[in-house]
Amino acid sequence: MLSQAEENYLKAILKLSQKNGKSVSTNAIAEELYTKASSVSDMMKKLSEKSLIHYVKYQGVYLTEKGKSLAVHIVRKHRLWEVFLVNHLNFKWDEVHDIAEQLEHIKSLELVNKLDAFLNFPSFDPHGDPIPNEAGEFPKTSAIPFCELPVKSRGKVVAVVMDEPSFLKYLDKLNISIGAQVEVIEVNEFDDSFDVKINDSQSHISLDVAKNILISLL
Amino acid sequence: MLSQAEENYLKAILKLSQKNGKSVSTNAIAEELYTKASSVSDMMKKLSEKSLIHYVKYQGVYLTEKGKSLAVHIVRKHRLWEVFLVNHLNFKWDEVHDIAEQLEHIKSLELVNKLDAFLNFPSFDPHGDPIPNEAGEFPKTSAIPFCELPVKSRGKVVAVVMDEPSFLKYLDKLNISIGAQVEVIEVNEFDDSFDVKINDSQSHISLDVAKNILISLL
DNA sequence: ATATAAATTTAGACGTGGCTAAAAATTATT
DNA sequence: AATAATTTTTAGCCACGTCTAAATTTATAT
Repeated sequence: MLSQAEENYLKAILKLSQKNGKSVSTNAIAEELYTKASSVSDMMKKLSEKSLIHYVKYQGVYLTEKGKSLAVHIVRKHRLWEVFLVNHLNFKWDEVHDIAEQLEHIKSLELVNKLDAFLNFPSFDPHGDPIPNEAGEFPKTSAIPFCELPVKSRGKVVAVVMDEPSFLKYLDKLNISIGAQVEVIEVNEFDDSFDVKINDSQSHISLDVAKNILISLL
Repeated sequence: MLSQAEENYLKAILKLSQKNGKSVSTNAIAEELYTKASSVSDMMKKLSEKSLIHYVKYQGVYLTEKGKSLAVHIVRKHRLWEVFLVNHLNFKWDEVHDIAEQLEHIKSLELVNKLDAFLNFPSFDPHGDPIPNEAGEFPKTSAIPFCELPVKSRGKVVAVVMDEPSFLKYLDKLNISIGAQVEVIEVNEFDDSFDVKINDSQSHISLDVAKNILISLL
């Protein structure tokens, strides 16, 4: 049985290895978990002994099949609970992260699968992030960052990359939500900002914002 | 912020003081939590420093107002989650205890109250146990143990006292559920058992079972 | 009332998961 | 290739929550 700390480390390693390359550095994990590199080193030994990661001193780590499967299952739980919180308990999409961080550690396979069924086997969470199924498979999506959407082509918002509440609230203000129709009207080279259309009304977003919104072409 | 261990101690003290007298002994707590008296002593010091219990060495403990309020809130969470698990996720009443033991430690006032609203502010959990409201007040009920139901008077099952899965499954076998109509036909003095009617069909239960079923007179 | 039994507390230990400071290995720089 | 800078690990410490064994207090019985 894994402790919450161990689970959080696995999740962090999965997240970092999905973003960057396969091998994850001690420092990167420490930063992700707001802890110290020395603490990470200690934990790497333990996870390695449990065959959840491959660990070579000074060379970074990556998940074993077993470790990856466990990490994916934690992500699954996190995202399913987020769907529950937003769709059934009327939380806003910027309010659910911390609660889901707690709920993801509840241990009961039965519970996860019954929750999944109750929610109608959703494929994406309220932020558009893919929810792995019971077998650990992610739904596949073809999405590009908003900032790479060609001028004049239309797209649909399918996901956001960050889930910081402040960013999500800002998107609310801009009327940008999952499913919104968007189009780039013009790129402003001098400050890397975009003139855009959100659901037919004109707006303006910065590169930083555009980078964190995923679009599917229409 | 309380740890899960601290919360479990508060809950145990509340439970024991509701059952027996006000002051709860170290040994009783140890037994309730399947731990050792020495561990309890250590924890009593800590809870006492936090003003959650009144503690005089060798004299037992009882909850302060603050401690009681926290303990009641944990019970509230536990029972609300049980309602969710049974009514919405289709768990059986004998399957929910261990999961609710985990869920009761999720920290978010907002979550509890939204869950409460989602469930329509239930007054009793699937075992018939009263659910305190947000203010910590329990719904009042007048129920008596089945074994004290006078012969020939009819009653309705409103709660069970134990929630061990084996006991609950046995009740399922006997067709005894919350709301069932019951009547004592005859008391068998020699083995303290009862000939009873459950929803109009005749049955037979032991004193041990009868003690753990609460009845409201019709 | 005093000896014995039972309950409770203290002392000292352990595992987990965190920290700081120092040492060691790796990577970058000149 | 040698030195400097960075990254990572080790060593030693701390708080939490648990335990066993020993000491202490309270309750019980003769």
